[in-house]
Amino acid sequence: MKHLGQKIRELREKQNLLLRQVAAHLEVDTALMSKIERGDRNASKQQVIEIAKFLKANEDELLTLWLADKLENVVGDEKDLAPDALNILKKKLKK
Amino acid sequence: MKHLGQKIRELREKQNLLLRQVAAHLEVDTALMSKIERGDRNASKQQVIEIAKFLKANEDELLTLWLADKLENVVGDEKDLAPDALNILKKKLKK
DNA sequence: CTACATTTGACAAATTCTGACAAGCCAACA
DNA sequence: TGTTGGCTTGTCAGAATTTGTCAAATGTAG
Repeated sequence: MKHLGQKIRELREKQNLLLRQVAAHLEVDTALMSKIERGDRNASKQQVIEIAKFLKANEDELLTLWLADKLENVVGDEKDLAPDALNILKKKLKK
Repeated sequence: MKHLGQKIRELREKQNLLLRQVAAHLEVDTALMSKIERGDRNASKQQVIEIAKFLKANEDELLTLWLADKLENVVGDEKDLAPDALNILKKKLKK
């Protein structure tokens, strides 16, 4: 399963855009954009929204990947506990 | 659905223990313990383990609630995106 | 070799987290 | 009513983490 950065990179390369160009639109350093695509850093929500706009991608799809990445970070090492915890959370969300 | 703090409070009250006593075992301020039970603050993993020991509770059960709480914090407002994000994560964890 | 895109590591600034302390609230009861 | 005891709340300083930048390194096509 892809993380957000991989998805962004795909979209960017399909459109023959440079990291630098996307970074410019977000008004951040190219280095940061590189880290985001490689999954070294999380983007902020606002950055994801801007990226979606610039790459003409579905905003909700990218935001969902963005949220999944953040959740994955929280799970961290606790892969044993995670499935149950996820189910608990899922139930909570239904209400 | 209960959060970790509520579960802890239940266990503690069933055994007629005071906040102060649990806090002493963790070597933290009673105020902090109060916040943990009320869900104002997250406990650390180590604290949860100590609490489970002291209250003779199932460690994994408490840790699962602890992880669920942390995941819920990350979801925050994004309740619309959360179900899809949760599914993505669930798939990732299978591998 | 040069030029250009990307990656990496180190860093300061900003932000968030942690636990303590002190004051406050409330119920039980002398 | 006043006091005691348990819990709660607000605030704060220090610790830890996150954020974005810069400079240097790496990779790569011509």
